[in-house]
Amino acid sequence: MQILPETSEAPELVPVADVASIAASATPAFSPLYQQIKGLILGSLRSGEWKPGEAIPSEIELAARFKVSQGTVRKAIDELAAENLLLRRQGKGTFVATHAEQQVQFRFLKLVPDSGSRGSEGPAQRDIIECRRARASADVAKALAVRSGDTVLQVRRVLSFGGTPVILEDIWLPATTFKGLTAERLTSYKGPMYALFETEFNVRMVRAEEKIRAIAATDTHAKLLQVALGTPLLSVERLAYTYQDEPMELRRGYYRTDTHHYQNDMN
Amino acid sequence: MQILPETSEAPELVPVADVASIAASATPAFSPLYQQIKGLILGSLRSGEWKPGEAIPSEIELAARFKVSQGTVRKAIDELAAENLLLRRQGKGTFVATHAEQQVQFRFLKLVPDSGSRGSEGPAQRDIIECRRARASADVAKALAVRSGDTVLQVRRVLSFGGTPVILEDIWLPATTFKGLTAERLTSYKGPMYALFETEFNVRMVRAEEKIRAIAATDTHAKLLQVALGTPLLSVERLAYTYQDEPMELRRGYYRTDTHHYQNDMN
DNA sequence: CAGTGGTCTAGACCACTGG
DNA sequence: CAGTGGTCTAGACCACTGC
Repeated sequence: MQILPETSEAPELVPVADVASIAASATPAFSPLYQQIKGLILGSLRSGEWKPGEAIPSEIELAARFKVSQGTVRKAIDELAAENLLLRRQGKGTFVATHAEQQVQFRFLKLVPDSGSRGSEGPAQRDIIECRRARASADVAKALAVRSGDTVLQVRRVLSFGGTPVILEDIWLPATTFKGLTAERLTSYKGPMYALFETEFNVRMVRAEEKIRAIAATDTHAKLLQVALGTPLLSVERLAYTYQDEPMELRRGYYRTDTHHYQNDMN
Repeated sequence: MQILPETSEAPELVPVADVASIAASATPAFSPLYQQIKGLILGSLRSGEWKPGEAIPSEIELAARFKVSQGTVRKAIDELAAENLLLRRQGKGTFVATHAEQQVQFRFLKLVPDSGSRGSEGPAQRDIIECRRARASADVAKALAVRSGDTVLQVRRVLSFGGTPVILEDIWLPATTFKGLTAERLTSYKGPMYALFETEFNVRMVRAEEKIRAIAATDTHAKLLQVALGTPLLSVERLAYTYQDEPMELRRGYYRTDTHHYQNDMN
């Protein structure tokens, strides 16, 4: 036995694979040590032990805490960094990723101006049209994994660039998690909405799926986006997830694509 | 000095960073060994030393060839595998990725049926409308990095699912690289077009950028996709690159989104 | 069984950051 | 200068594949 370093919890890590377990099961479900470490780090992220923007303990500290080598911790962190959950900065440390950083600002907004990159047009003007409590319809409830009829917050906003409205968004959030969110708060907050979610509601969006279609502008679209009825628009339905594949936001966006386009880079 | 193993070229690999180089330049442009190894492997892929679908030498062999440790080769291969250029298979070896495999079949086609996953609708029917030689217009030439007026191959085809036309595509290819491509060859080939490019023209598509807009169907769109004039369609302009960021294909797709949608997953 | 990639370790040294 | 992440090595052992 050894003397335990500082905090003394370390739930018996074993490279799950011995004769017994292999004999017992057809699929031994072998899990490498670094995957278990990754799970433990994920747990700490999820529980809020380390908050977005903060530094996590150094590799050496984590290696001591989990009683594995630095290389094993390193591989776990490598994967979490590749998934954009952590951010490594040489010489400084490893940090919990946040939507408040300039670099990762538009990770989920793929609409860019046709000429020039983002920012060439100045910051977006954001107008909250409404923010109200409502009952989840069947499809909204299904997407958010809540019961049909449960209370949800519904936000409608318009984003404009250079004075021209380009994006209309309807956003649905589970009311229990986002209790206290108001139009005023949304309006006064400077910075990405997902950054506000992190600081005010302890919700970090980690992953998103988008389904894109072409539709014709309805009366509502036409009025709010200042286009003719029937104008083709991009319909972008986004489902955003927090840690643990938990759906936390449904967002239906309607994009004008006369001066902007949806940019998707595939590697 | 050591005795060289088998083939005896290994162009002096050095972890570029000594006192002299640091003193000489403000940006020493330090390049880790594994990055140099990665570059050498990339060179062999590009030159065709190992072809799509083939196995590359084992990590131990490569380590001997480059006179570095297995771990260093491993890190280089890891990155190439992450970029989908190589495919690791435990117990078997490391293989050059190919568009002919089932797993990576639809890496660049993000249109999926609204309900059910891909394949639930059976294979696509592919009709080549035309395949002809033409002069590159200004925008096509710019995209493909050829001179305006250079000869390009232009292909138009329609993809149908369950008898319904869903995708209309116009494709432009530099004629010099794709000499001999005909409508007959495209029609007779079973499998992804990019797989044909690999086997017949030694061109492997590695990366692609797509710009997506919503447009109204023109006469041509309406006729070929069997929709009403003015129907909103997804316009998908794809620029596909081979190794070394060389643009090799421009593709303008027009997607019906009444039964399908463009699916984009962001991690 | 040999050969492949995958994991884990321990240690040395380098590059970068900030006090 | 100390502390962080980043690179590189050498060696041991494990899991998977196919003969």
